[in-house]
Amino acid sequence: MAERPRILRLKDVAEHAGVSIATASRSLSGASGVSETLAERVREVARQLGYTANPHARSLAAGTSRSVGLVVHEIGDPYFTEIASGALRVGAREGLMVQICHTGRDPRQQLAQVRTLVASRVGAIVIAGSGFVDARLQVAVKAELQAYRAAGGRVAVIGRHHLGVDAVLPENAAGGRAIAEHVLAQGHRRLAVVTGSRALTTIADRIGGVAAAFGAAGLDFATVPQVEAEFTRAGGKVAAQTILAQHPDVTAVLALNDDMAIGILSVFRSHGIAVPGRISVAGFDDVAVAQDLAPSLTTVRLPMSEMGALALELALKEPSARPRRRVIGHGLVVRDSTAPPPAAVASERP
Amino acid sequence: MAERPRILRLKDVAEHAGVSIATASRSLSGASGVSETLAERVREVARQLGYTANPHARSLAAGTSRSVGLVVHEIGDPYFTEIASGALRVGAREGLMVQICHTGRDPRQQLAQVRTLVASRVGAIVIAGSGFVDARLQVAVKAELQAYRAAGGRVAVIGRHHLGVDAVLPENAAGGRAIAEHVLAQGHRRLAVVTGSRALTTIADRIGGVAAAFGAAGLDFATVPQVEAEFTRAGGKVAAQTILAQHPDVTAVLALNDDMAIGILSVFRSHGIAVPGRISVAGFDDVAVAQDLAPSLTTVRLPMSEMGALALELALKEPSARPRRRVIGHGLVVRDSTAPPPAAVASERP
DNA sequence: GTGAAAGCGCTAACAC
DNA sequence: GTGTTAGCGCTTTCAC
Repeated sequence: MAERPRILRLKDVAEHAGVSIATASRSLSGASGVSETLAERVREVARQLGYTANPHARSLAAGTSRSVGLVVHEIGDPYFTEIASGALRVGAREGLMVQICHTGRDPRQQLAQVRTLVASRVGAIVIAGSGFVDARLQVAVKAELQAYRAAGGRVAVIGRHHLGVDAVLPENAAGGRAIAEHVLAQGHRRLAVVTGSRALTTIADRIGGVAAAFGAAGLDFATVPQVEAEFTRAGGKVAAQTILAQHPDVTAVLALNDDMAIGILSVFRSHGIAVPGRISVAGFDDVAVAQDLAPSLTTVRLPMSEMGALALELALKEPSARPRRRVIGHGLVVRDSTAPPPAAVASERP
Repeated sequence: MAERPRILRLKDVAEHAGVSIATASRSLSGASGVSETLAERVREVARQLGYTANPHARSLAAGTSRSVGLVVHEIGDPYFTEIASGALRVGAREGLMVQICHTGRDPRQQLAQVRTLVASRVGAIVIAGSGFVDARLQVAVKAELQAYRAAGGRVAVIGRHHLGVDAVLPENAAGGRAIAEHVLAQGHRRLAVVTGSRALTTIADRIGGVAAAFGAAGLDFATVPQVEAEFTRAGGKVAAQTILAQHPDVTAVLALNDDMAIGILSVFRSHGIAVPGRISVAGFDDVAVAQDLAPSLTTVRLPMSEMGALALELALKEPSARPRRRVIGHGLVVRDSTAPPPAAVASERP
């Protein structure tokens, strides 16, 4: 009768190698206190057997795990996909498992995810999703993270949060200003800004940058229509329809992320609206496809992958007395989707 | 002196609620055997305290965890991103944590990831990455999964593997045939096929379908140039350069995934080559951006998100005596990137 | 340098 | 219904 196969335990390896389970443990975890020859023999046995340690038992016993948490708003969003790939790269390099959690931009979900991560004793937590403008939305998360850090956990965030931890700070405001100055310099005066929820610091900062450009140019930003929708391609499509219906005379649309810009381009194309002939469109982030669209997208470049990598590296470093800040420069990438507005006569209402 | 904050344990909750730790455990895990009033009181205490159970301890004790594993080749690849989003949706619905692992299309990595997942006693494993044509590359994985299943684990795969488990099977061959028939019907006779590694069943099947279309049309597929590169946008760009250099007279390019097609379109655009005016380009998968490109991409639609959801659902079901198979239909999506070839005179070599 | 044994925080028999 | 207790598989003192 065939033996019911079972998942190997450290004990099995120890027995096969003829050593105690303590020695086996030390050999496999690379701890000192075992002669190198013995350790290598044990490792060879483990390899032969195809043994992999149970990470749960391991982290229960050790009180810490070889994994880190990455909290994003939306995995399908290319912004987060690229951040995740950077973090994953660092994780792989350090032999860490990266547990990706998503919140759907819901503060309650964020708290739940952070709690799960804390409870599972991950070695570090990187919060990649934007912070919320209203600090009160994150008090619970902040408390949770403080306890976690007090217990030895490490935390880093990407973007402006009210969390008092190491942060990777993309130049959202400066980028917003740069893209707005670009279209303003091209002569556009009737713009629309397409945004996601203003409750997020990322979006608030980008809007602030756009407003600053208007102020610097002596223009009144208050007159610029702001269309808010989901911060996704689908949201961009909805916003484009709104603009067409309510602000048909705009000559440039500033979308606060590339995903929305892609949705806007799509709607404009299906309506036969020439970009940039009749309306210019700009994005933000410079996701990979931005350069492959037609027209290719003028946008603000943020090195997402490096941001993800840097955030995890910060989190893995020894904690410092005061929170570290790493400002990430932006780059204006002018492509084909923006151009000077059509001559005044061309923009008459029908 | 401030008490050093510590992470809460079940014992803390039990003490606060004035019950035994067993009762607390039962209350929180929703097990029967506790009066509803008491259970609710315990839950309320846990909520007040902000307690979250340590999943490691939980799965070590229970021998199974509330998490499942998803093995993909590449997270940055939109094909897998969409599959993951489907699986994540099901996971969230079932209260499961989805651990995403990536292999970079390396069979050794795949084995390592599966081992980690097995060792951590995930409740189910979904292998979303394509299988390998050479069954020997997966014997180790197969053995690992058999032991896992014998120990009660559940497995499902997406695509053709040699693993003998429940499978979600996209119609890769039929899709390849459909897209090839489409361009053939448009009158194209000088085609090129752009592929990723033929060691993958997904790619081999798609090529097989294309070959079948040629056979059915009485044409010789052996004369069609096949350009192999990385199965990514960057690979597509490389392939496009190759085609331009070595097969300048082709009138249609069949890329075996959309990501490559996007890279090809990008190179053609920068070379001023009209699509579909001079060369038609088709993709495969119908990723979200395919419709937003210009020209919008003719492709074969596969419902990736549903495939991911379905695969996890299969894995979560009670095991059946023989492997289940769920064939996923494809759809030909004709958009703007394909059209009849230019008149013969227009395709003369320079 | 190696082994024995005490937990890590929880679940699941098993008693009451 | 509720409490007691023996592990789950591992790491880590502590002896030897």
